[in-house]
Amino acid sequence: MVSDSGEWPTLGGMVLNPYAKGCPTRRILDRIGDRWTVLVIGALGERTCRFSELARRIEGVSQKMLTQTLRELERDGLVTRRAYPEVPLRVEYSLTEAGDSLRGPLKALEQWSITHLGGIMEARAAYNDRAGDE
Amino acid sequence: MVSDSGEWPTLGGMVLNPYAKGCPTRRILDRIGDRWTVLVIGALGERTCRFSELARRIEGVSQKMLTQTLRELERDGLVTRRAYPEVPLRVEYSLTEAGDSLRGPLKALEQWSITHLGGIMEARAAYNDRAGDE
DNA sequence: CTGGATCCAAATAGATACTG
DNA sequence: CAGTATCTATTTGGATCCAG
Repeated sequence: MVSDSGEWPTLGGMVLNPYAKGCPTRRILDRIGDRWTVLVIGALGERTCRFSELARRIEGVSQKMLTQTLRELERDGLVTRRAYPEVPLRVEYSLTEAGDSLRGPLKALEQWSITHLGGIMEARAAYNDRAGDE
Repeated sequence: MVSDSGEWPTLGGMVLNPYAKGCPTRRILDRIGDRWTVLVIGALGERTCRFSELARRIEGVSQKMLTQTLRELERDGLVTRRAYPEVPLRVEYSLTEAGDSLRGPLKALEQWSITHLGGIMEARAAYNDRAGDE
């Protein structure tokens, strides 16, 4: 692909070539690529969670980032937000069908990371050694 | 997982729990998640490319970002750099075996994006409409 | 408890100029 | 051609304070 001229999938006449500048698939990939989305999807994949539970489970996420990530996922139809007007307030998040369908690909990526982590760390060490030489 | 207490894969005694703060798999995922890595891997997956060819094919990437992405991939052992001391200089990049093994998972993600793009764009429109209401 | 709003520090990306 | 170096604009993220 890339420049195999014109064999890209289309959506309503629009060509979806990720290598092209304004392509919507790029924005999707960008979104997936942020630090927290993957972890939120992973956590919600196990079960519905309320806000504070997510914050606890995903170590290091700030309230701001968690809120922001959840809003974006909600906006994209990957996560459902349900608020219970109790006191104190309770809000539960869960994956939509589309959100759930993303788990497989993400899991594959996570699996890849785990499998190749050792090799990557060795490669880095070797690279740094070489840099030290010259 | 997440907090299913202790069923994470390990590497040399180190527990690989992506939800934990300092976990190496997080850094790997972070790297993969940047804007250009996915596109560079995709482009090199087709065939070996020289620098300028990559720059042309990946629309919108600056020279700086392309260089930086390639260095990181090289450092991690996912891409091989081969320089031919000609004039003008020629440098060719290709995927290593590890780099090639990443194509599958990334392709799955790209496929997911294409499949769900329509739904996501509808969800966004609906979300914005709702925001307009209240 | 769940988040919105704000301020500020830090990381990141683009543009530009220059080199082997 | 294939970068490096530098400067700046933009984005991002964390901390904090406040409110339903």
